[in-house]
Amino acid sequence: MQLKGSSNDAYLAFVVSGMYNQTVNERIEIRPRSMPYFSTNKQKRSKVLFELISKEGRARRGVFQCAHGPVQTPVFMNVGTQGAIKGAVSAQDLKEIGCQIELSNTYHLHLRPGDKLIKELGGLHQFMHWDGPILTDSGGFQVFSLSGLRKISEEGVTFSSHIDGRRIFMGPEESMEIQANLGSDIAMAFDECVENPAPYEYVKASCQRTLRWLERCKAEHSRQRSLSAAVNPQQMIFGINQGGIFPDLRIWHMQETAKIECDGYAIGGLAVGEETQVMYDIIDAVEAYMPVEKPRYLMGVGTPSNLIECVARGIDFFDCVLPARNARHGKLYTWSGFLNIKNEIHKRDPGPIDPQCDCPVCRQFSRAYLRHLFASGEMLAMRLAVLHNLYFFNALMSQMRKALDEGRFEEFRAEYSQKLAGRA
RNA sequence: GGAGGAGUUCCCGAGUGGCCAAAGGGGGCAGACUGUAAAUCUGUUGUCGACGACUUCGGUGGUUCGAAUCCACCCUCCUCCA
Repeated sequence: MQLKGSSNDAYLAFVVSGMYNQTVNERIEIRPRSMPYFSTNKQKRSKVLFELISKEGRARRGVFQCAHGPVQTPVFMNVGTQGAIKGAVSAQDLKEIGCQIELSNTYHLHLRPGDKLIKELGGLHQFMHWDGPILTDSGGFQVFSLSGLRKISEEGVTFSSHIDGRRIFMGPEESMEIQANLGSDIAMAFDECVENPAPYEYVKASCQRTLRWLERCKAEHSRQRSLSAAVNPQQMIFGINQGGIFPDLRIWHMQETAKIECDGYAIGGLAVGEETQVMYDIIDAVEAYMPVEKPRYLMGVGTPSNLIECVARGIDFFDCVLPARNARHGKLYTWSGFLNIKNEIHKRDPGPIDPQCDCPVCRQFSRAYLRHLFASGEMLAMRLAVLHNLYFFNALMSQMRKALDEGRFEEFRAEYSQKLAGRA
């Protein structure tokens, strides 16, 4: 197991070796509920949850304790919406590509196979055979992405299922109950991810409603956690900041959200159409109002240079479908930019995707072979491409953590922020 | 040897006198994608000194103001009969 700059991720190697030693018959929770990772004592717990190890400028290096293990931050969460990373990547593969924490989706898993079924089968960890931390998104993004299929009210959102058209209702309570059934380590509050641009008055009213929803989420979250049948009694909850591209709304909403005690706080509703600089400006505005002692999660972001720029702005958690989706479409990331492996230029190239990459794909396969697999429509093409891209994103974060540990993050940022935005 | 059918741009295949550089599909080439309704979507695919010009629909010649489309001959392929 080789992780670029993995000296600070020794625990990963440990987890991976444990994973390899597992046999099919041992398909059980690796960390039983009876052996919590941290103390359940409430006071003690709130202190140890997020440890800020160091800072460089606004960039933060930390460790976040989840029920299924620690997460070294800043971190990129690998997205497996329906309990699987698209592109035929299993939880076992995630270990090999350096994934620390996986993200799945409330709305999608509720629709299929159903959260109650997953609870019946022992929770999402057991279901997908992933023993590391899981964050579940609340369905708030689907309020945005399925805009043609839903109706919002104070109570919640009525969706027309994108699968069969049947009407389903999801409000704060429903979302929290589903996430409790899934048993994720981190549950996200149910919010409305507002499109950009949207009228000021609409965004304001939406933010006020999202605040009311957060109160309801908190209440239901506590209730679910205390149930004797709770899948994960240590599940945490993150609140979400909204406010479109209006700094004053963003700041006001962040201040109000921070008043509601959560285990972490997220910035949502960005990278949904606005200019990149606008996104950075919003983060600059909001960051100052985010509790220092809690992890910050920038939802749905982003490109490699976005990640570097946002770590520089004090963000700890990220997630994005981009590396996986782009991989499936042939766009691969390298330490000198990106390339489209389907392009003719790679037709007879015997070299790896990226000579600087230690991933299993770069160690074994040529660009020419990858291009051939894409041209032939082989599913191995997607699998290898996704493995590479996710490895790259995880390695990028690992490199940033290393740079932070060594006090040379700004140096790293100067070298790579622009470089990674360009073509290989 | 006789009878019938067919040859269209990289491939398959529409088109049977002007609105045809020629539908559609495939393939090729390129682009997009940011809490995943995405193995999706978009553009492009004769040449050039490019809002125009030139060359193209098996070949040659002809009819016509005008031909991928009509006529003659030739070439190639397919089917059936000897």
